[in-house]
Amino acid sequence: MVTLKDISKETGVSLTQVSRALGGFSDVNEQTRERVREAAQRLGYRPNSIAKGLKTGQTGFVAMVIPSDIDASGREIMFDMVVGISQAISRHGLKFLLHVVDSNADVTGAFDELYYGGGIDGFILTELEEPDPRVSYLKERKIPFVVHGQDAVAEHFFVDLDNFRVGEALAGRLLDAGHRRILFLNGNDHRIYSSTRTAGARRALTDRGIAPETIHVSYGPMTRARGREAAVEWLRSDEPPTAIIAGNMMLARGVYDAAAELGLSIPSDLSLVAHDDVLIQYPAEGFDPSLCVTRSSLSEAWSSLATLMSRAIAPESPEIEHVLMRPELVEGASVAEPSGSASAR
Amino acid sequence: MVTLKDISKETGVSLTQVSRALGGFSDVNEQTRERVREAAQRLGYRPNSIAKGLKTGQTGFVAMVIPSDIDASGREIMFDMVVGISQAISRHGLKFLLHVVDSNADVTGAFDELYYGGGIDGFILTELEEPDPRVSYLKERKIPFVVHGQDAVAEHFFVDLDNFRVGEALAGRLLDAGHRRILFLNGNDHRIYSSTRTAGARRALTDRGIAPETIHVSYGPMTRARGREAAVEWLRSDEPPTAIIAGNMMLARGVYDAAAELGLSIPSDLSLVAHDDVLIQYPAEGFDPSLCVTRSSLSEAWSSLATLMSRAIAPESPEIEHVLMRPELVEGASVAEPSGSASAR
DNA sequence: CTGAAAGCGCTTACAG
DNA sequence: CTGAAAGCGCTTACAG
Repeated sequence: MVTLKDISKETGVSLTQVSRALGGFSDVNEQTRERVREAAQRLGYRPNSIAKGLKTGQTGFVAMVIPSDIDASGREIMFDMVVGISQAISRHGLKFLLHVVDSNADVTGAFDELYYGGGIDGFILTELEEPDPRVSYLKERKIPFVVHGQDAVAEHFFVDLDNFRVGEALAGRLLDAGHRRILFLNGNDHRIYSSTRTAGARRALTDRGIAPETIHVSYGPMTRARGREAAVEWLRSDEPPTAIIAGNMMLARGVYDAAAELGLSIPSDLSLVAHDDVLIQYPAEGFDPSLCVTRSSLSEAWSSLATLMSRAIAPESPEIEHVLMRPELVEGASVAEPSGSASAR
Repeated sequence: MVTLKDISKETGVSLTQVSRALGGFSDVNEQTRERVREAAQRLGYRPNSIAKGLKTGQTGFVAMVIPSDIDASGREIMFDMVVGISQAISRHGLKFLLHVVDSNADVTGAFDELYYGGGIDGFILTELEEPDPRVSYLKERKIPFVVHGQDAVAEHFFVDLDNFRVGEALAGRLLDAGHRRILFLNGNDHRIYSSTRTAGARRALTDRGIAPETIHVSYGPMTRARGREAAVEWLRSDEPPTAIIAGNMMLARGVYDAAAELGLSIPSDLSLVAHDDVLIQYPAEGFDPSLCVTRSSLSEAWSSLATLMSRAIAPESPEIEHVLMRPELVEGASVAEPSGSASAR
């Protein structure tokens, strides 16, 4: 293992100057810096982040703590999250650590252990609930953390999709096309983003002076299976919806399945809009007819998350920052006017 | 942050003795040790593993490096692996780090960075290919690593299921029931475990003096969808199999789907055996009729992996160890004699 | 059984 | 622009 001392010996430059030369400090003679750099390169020097961590209190490790007992639908999305976050974190020169605990109850204990004893600089929280005990725990102890998602107070670093706008835009798109019986396949009801999207959809209604019952909101897991089942159930009811809002691309897939099953064609018999997180496995391109969506890339969200994280762990307890990502409305061929008694209730 | 120095001041015991008392060394007066322990507890002391790491060269961090471009079927299993491994590692007092790189090519670079500069003690490798460049890379540099799975040479720490026995036992079970037209739904053909299982099945044949064509091996992803499709295809062919071997529970599910679709009943029309990794999402209990399986818990494999890892990173470059897990044959109601011309070719 | 001392590899005031 | 020195929190010979 090559150390600064080795480079110092090799070049005859003092340890102090070697450190400063490599650290990019301005008060080093350019010639000295070059000699040091060359030697570092030649010897294959790699800075020891452990030693640096001991001295500065910053190791560059950030962690995410998850319980092992996540349900099946959570698992599917969780891996994508982990991969996306890990990549984004690496690109910011930090290192990402995934730590699994046996149950939800052990999460806060793991925070303590990793932060005070494990050289972890800060934590990433996702899938926030309200109220979330993790948030208050970390806040009390002034342990740096960044959240994907938000809660009502949100006095902390967070990145989130503007879910209100998502609900508003998707509902608005259908209402403006003339639909007055709409089914909204939303996420689980204890998730904050679900209620925020519902609120956005409600706003679209009140802005247009349309009755609240126009949109029926159904909460549940955002899977293809549920999309199909819920769509079939409602489309077979006495007053079937003329349009559906799907919370993500998996639900939208399920709705296409249901339409095929019931012999309904999109958009003439049924209009559909959805939100697209731009996940590789569920590309928007796969839909025929093309799907009208609000779009916001999750991987961009991870990138923002990493940026905020590097700010959050800065030594001089920094100003809290937020990023609210605005979805883009992308037109598609999946929306038409309601057939028949279109504009009627 | 509470340090040994604080405890030393609090108790009047020297720093050296405080360290030794907490470290569990025998040459410390029991009374002294108690006083130190009590103070540590009271002050909320947490050993700083960064400092310890700098001194001893051991941080207790072990890492797994994965490329971000894993395919869909790989993702599904990968998350379970990560969770299982992470848990097992934690239970051994080590800390697990998942590091994602953009492509396969970056994996070895990440090894260097994490080992020489990042305070990582060792690596976990899974999903081995043959030959696997990661193995030679780590071996050359004498970087500690432990493998789940094995290759032909295997001059390194590894844990693996005895896949030869799996193939042998499953094929043997069906052959002994009288089946002579067997379809083996195996894993991807570039995986070592797939070919090892095939070899085991071949051995079952030769041991009984039965012709090799008796078992047809089909390679592919081990998903429910493929299980269904492949089973339907073969069951509809001119000479349909009277029994099927499924490489895992997902494939077995698919075969049950296929049987239901074709109106075949298990075991009277079709016998089925499978290998069960004891994954929570794919429980063996869900099958009706109950499934005859070879069983070996993956979580036990992770536990062994963690044990080996703690040995592999020991300072005095230790003896290489292997664990080959023996599957258990669990009977079920999914196997019967072939109907009609049972014992004929 | 105990404690003073050196040192892991780095950073950073401080004094030239 | 440069270098000697202290110190981050721990471990571990070494000498009592």
